[in-house]
This record gives sequence, structure tokens and C-alpha cells, in this order.
Amino acid sequence: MAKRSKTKEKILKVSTTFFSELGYKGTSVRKIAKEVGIRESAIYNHYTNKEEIFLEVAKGIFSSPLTISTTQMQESALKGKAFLSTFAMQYKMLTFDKTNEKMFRLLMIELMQSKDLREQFQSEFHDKNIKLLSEGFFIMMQSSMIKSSDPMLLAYEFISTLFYIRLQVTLLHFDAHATDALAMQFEKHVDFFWESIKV
Amino acid sequence: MAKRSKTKEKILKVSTTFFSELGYKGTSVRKIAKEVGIRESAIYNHYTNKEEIFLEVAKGIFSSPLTISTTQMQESALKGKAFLSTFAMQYKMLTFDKTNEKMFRLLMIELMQSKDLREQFQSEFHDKNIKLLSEGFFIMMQSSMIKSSDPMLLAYEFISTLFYIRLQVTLLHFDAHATDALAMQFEKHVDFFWESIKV
DNA sequence: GTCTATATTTGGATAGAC
DNA sequence: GTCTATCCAAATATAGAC
Repeated sequence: MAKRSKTKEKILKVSTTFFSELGYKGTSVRKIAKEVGIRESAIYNHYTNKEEIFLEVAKGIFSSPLTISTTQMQESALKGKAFLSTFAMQYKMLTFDKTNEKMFRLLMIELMQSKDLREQFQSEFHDKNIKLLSEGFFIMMQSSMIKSSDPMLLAYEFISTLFYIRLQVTLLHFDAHATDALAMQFEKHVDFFWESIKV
Repeated sequence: MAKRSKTKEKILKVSTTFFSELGYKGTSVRKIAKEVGIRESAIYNHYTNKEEIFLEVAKGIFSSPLTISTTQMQESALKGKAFLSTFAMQYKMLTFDKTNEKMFRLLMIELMQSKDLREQFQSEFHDKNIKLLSEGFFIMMQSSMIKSSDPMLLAYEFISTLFYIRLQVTLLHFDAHATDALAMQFEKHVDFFWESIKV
């Protein structure tokens, strides 16, 4: 495993912060270099161009070590409300994790600017979660734990509120506002939703 | 009422499209001038600078003639499921209205870049709707039409899914994808939600 | 109101010395 | 690997003729 130079790592770190606050267009190589403490030209010893830096940063958006684990959800053989709770709590962790928050912000900033990101958002943020959740709902329906209906619809209803809370938390954190009230919203959502679907 | 010059109006129209697709940074006065069919310098006869154009465009984000009407919701003395339906259908109209879609896209693009927009988003998109909805839920609870619980929580749950559908529709339209399936999601949401809360 | 011309700034990127 | 020097392109904006 080749060790990355300290400088290269610092460039990546600084770039991550800038990109996630100012977006691709709003971040200049100059700003990055200045913050890193080197000249612009030195940047190009580590990355061929600005876009390469961005792509390396953007890799982190969908490859978080904290993404909701499909296997974890499946293997645990979770049932009923615990299934919802586990999912929501993982989602909550992502929401409040500093690194993930930066990546989420970057995603939101660039979502309308990049078709590639939109497609990844759809598959990684939406489809994947919908699939995971609807499979869980399907099983619960078969074992008559919840009312019979469309598992995909339930998944959609469940995930949409989680997403909305996450967006709100991210916006509030941006301006250094408190998010205590919102933190509890995850649990409230699980409670409300479970009451809605249980037999 | 002073009539705005044709050119000034065209500048605004062209700018609206560009800003809502490329954002503030991604839109140059050059592009606008070229699309309008005049020289860059001529732009400055109508607006003092780029920011002024943007601010005029951005005014449209929260002043849509189609925003959900508080009075309409209140005066109609709507009750029960019709209350939810009316709100959701107005939200659906906004979602599929071309002008509103542009403004929503612009909002999403600039949301992370402007504290001012974030505050307006919070007050105009969130607080206002939460208030309107929770008042409705409160009344329904008093007349025992729905189960007793926290009206604000219900409002939050109801609006979050509408928002998520809207975001998805906007993303799909961006890449010219079909949104037929999502169009029905509004009605499905109302059905599901009503079943969850009715007595 | 629009044009040409131009000033000025910012940003991405390269060449070559150390 | 970093620096200085430099280049080039793009973008905002102004001056002044028509």
C-alpha cells in the first residue's frame, strides 16, 4: 500500500471542505493552494487538474464507510419496528456525521449540475434504499406483522421523511443553528410510521 | 405603470433559464447577452450588474402566483381527506408547472450558497406550510375526525413526502425522463396518509 | 440603446530553475 | 516537490462613438 504524500492528503482535505461549501465553480485552485500553504503550480505535481481533485473528493459521496449496510439490515433478521428503527438510526448517524454531512452538502450543491451525480443519487440514495426497505416490508406483510399494501409505497413514504429531516439538519448546520429538535424527529418518525402500518 | 422595454424582459427571461440550469456562478453575462442577441455592454443599460439580474430572477422563487394559498385552504373550510387532497394537489400543480419548476431548481442550486435563500426556504417553504397544515390537523382532531396526536408532527410527516416527490420530479425532468409514475405518487401519498391518521 | 474597444480581475495551467 | 515567472482564456465592467 503506497503511502500518499502529506501534501497530497492536505490538498484533498482542503479541497473537500471548499467544494462542499462553495461547489466546483466556486472553488478555485488558487484558494486551495493558499489554504494548503503552497503555490498553485505545486498543486499540479499531485493532480493533473482541478477536475481530478474534484472527482477524488466526489468519490466520497457514495462510498461512505457509514452508508446503510444492506447486509447488516438483512442478516440481522430484524422484524417489525426494530427494522424501521435500525434503518432510521443508521440514517441519523449519517446525518450527524461530519464527514458525511460534507458529502451530502456537496451532493446537494452539484446535484443540479451533474447528470452523473443525479444518476448516482437515484441509484445509491433512492433505489438502493427503496429496495432494501420494501424487501423488509414485504417480509413483514407475509408474516402478517403489518397491514397488507404496496411495499414500495411504504418504502417511499418512509425514506422521504428521513431525507427531508437530513436536508433540514444540513441546512441548519450550515448556519450553525441548533438541531436538537430535529434530532428527535427521526425517532418520532419511526413511531408514527410504525403505528400507521402495524396490524 | 411604466412598461419595461422588450430587451429588459428578454434579458430577464433568458437569465431565468440560465440561472436555473447553471446557477449563478455558471451563468455568465456573456452567455446571457449572446442568447438575447445583444452585446455584453448593452446588458448594463438595463441592469447595473450581474447580481442585480440574479436578484430580480430570484424574486420569483418565493413569489409564485401558484404558491399554496393560505386563505384558499382556510376559507374552503375543508375537512378530512379533502383537506389533504387540496393541499397535495396544489403542491402537485406547483411541481409540474414549468415556471415553478425553474424556480425550484434555482432554489435547490443556490440553497447551499446563500444564507438568505436558506432562511427564506425555511420560512416560506417549511414553516408556512407546517403552520397551515398543523392548523388543519388541529381542527380535525378537535372534531374527532383524526386520531389525537401532535399536529406539527403530522404536518411534518405530510409535507416531507410531498417535498421528496417534487425533488425527484425535478431531477427526472432535468434529464428529460418520464415522471408519469411519480405523478401518481401525490395521490397515493394522500391515500396512505389519510388511512394512517383517520379515526 | 446598442455598438466597438478596452480595462481589469480572476482562474486554470505550463515551463524551467532550484 | 516547490518555487518564480508567465501564458492564456474567460468573465465583469466601463468609456465613448453612433
